[in-house]
Amino acid sequence: MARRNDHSRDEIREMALKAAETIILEKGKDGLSARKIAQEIGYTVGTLYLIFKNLDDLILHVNGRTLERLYEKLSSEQQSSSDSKTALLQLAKTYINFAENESNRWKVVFEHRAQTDNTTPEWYQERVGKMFTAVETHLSRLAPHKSPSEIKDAARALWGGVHGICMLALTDNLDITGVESADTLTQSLINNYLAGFTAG
Amino acid sequence: MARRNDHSRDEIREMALKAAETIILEKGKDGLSARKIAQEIGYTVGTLYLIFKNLDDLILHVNGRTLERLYEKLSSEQQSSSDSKTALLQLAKTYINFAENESNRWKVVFEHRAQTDNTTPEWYQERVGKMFTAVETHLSRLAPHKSPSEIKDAARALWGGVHGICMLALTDNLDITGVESADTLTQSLINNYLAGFTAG
DNA sequence: CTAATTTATTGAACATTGTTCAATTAATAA
DNA sequence: TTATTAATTGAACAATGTTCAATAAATTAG
Repeated sequence: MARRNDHSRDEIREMALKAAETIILEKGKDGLSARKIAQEIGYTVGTLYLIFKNLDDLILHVNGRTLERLYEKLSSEQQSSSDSKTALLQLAKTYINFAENESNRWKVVFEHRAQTDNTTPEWYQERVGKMFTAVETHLSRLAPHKSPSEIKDAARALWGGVHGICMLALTDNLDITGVESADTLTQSLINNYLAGFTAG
Repeated sequence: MARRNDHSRDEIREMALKAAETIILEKGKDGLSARKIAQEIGYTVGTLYLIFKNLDDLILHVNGRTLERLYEKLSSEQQSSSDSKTALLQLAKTYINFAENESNRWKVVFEHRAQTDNTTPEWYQERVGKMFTAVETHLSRLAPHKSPSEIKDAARALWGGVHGICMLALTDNLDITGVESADTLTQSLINNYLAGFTAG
């Protein structure tokens, strides 16, 4: 039983998020419960509700951290290497690799329903937006003549596509065997898309 | 209170699935519960468990019907019209239109976790596979020189892409305003992809 | 037509869930 | 040492999925 002032609010917060991340990774969203998190960190349910509005709020923060972690991976890719096309292909591999390694965590990002007030907080939307920045960078290098809004749209079309293949593969909805198929298919998607995009 | 033999097993089954579909459409997956379905059809929870293994099983059948309904829509598209490229663009519009109209039902198809034994039944996998047939038909017309396995992969790459954009739009993860953006983005994805695919 | 048998349907019971908040207990101030 | 403050608890509530002995309606036998 934790004693008063054993941990600061922020420490408890961090412990709770870490515990939740572990549970989700191992058992998926259905394995998660407020009481399990509490038990894991040596506090009781009540304490969690002093720090998070509710369990949805807690999960939203877990998801925010998942996005952040993927962003780190994507943006730390060495830009130096060769051409932008290769870089984009590599970004997709990193993306898929991340989604596979942390598949339960990644799925929760999309399983989690919107808040009751139906608005995602601004800090979360920002992290979503950041997911496309690396893609935009390379696309604008490949097609310097395109306008910023064309680049923005293209990044969302292409990366939405990569995401779709990845998710279908994770959820076993591709009607195809093997997980490496996601890699092959995204490479094909990117190659063909770029052919049209850079020509147009 | 329903009396014995008021309805056959199949009738109760159909009533339960219809009720579940309505609840999901209106309130989403979280609004669904065994007791609500039972109350809606005038039976009690116990009866549902005589017909379905459990609630997951029931939802799996709802999802199967959702896939079937989309398949009907996609395959009834008049093939006669113009070229295959136009047909593919139209297929995407139908797909997105369906996903938006029945967004809660469509989301459940992907929110729903795999069974505990982790295997999706064969009848379900079949319906998943059918989602790609119309796409394959048009792709093979556009690129007659490609092998069947190339066509199969291309259909999954392209349609996975369409799906990704669609889902990101539905779940508000595109960092872009307006739902019509899904339409614009998929059209761009298809046009550019085909440019590369038919050339390569 | 009644009694015995079968079986469709019930609903109470159980464990578990999210969430709240008066009660408690430890730290701090007086 | 006592009084005050506030961090933490955990019992309580409503709702969930699931089970299965009990019930009651239909069917069959006598």
